[in-house]
Amino acid sequence: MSLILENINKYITLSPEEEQLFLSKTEIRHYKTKTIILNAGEVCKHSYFVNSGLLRSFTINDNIVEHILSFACEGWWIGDMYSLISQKPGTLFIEVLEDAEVVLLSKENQEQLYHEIPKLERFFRILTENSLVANPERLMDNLSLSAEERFDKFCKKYPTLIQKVSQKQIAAYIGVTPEFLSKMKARMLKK
Amino acid sequence: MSLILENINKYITLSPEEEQLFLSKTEIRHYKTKTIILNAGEVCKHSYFVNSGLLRSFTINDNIVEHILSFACEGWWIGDMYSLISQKPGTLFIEVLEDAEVVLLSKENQEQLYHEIPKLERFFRILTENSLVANPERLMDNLSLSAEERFDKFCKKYPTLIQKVSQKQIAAYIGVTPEFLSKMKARMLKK
DNA sequence: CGTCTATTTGAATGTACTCAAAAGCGGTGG
DNA sequence: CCACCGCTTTTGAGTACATTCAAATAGACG
Repeated sequence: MSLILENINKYITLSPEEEQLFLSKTEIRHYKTKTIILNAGEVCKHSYFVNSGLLRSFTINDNIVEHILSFACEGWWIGDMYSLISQKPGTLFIEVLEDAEVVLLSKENQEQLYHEIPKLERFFRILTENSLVANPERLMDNLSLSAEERFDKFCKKYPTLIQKVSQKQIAAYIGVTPEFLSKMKARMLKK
Repeated sequence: MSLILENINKYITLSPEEEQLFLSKTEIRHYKTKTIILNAGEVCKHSYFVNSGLLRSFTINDNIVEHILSFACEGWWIGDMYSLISQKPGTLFIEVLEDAEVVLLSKENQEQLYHEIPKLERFFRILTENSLVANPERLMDNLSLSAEERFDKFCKKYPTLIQKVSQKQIAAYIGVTPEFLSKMKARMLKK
């Protein structure tokens, strides 16, 4: 079965017909590494579900420094929630870090599906709630933990990502410079 | 009309009967300054809507430092979304900073209301989406802005709060020590 | 193989914190 | 009503954490 249906069936149960209807509203695309699939300033029109490969969402500030909001590998959703919900230009870039197969679900199709398969409201509500929970936790971590503790936490929380993601990207996620992360790792090894 | 109905009617339209039904499921309580209405480790059973006064939600880390997730004054909702959704013990404290009148809506009553007045699903979905938008923005601000910029942004975003909230609380919100915020303000005045 | 980017290392700098002490301010009780 | 207590705010000196800039090294990819 497709990965996205497995993902949905963790939370709700779809009949074979509903599964087909759902899939018919999605589109599969293949992207090469370094492709920007959403630019800051654009309106986000899709939710993206990653079948394979690796994506990231990030912002660029006035000093041209990148900060990563989230990574998404196999089985993860990604998008610019603000822009997707409000249909206004967003602030996030979404970029492919590793050749990826992605399932696209447009906002319109998602709304249609809510009418055709009301159960899906429940599924997407749970998704929304999950990120609603994750965000404040990360915010509080950034306020109260040292760089070293944030790095530790990242390693424990996303062991699979450490293998795939470059150190520079991890630095942009935990909020330090790549140079500092390098020194910090060296220091931590000595212990 | 009550403040909470005004708040709801910004997004959806309730009939007088629905309004009465809604209110009948809520409870009004008065709290004195310094009351802790939710402790970390407890399960959050209510959403709180502030009619008057001032509340804050915050965490305490291992070094006994407080970090504020949100303030809530007149017309704002507050709660521990994680705990409320999962019904597991949460990490947030909710405290009264200024004598307050608060409307309590229990999770059970909220669920019941979803069945009795389906429109309310829409209202609470919008509330949820709003915080879903606000959280990543603040996270990215904390990663990419200096303390001075974060303070500036806080002042511009919440002009009414600056009057009411002590400097110590603002420091705990933007993520600096009270001493540093004091020095920073002095420095900023010189310009 | 050469080029481009990521990583490491070092020195100098800056931002924010800690600790300590003094000054200000608000509320409470006598 | 005012004196005192507790808490907030200010100020200063010393320190720690993280950044910047620069240069060398290592890896990845066509």
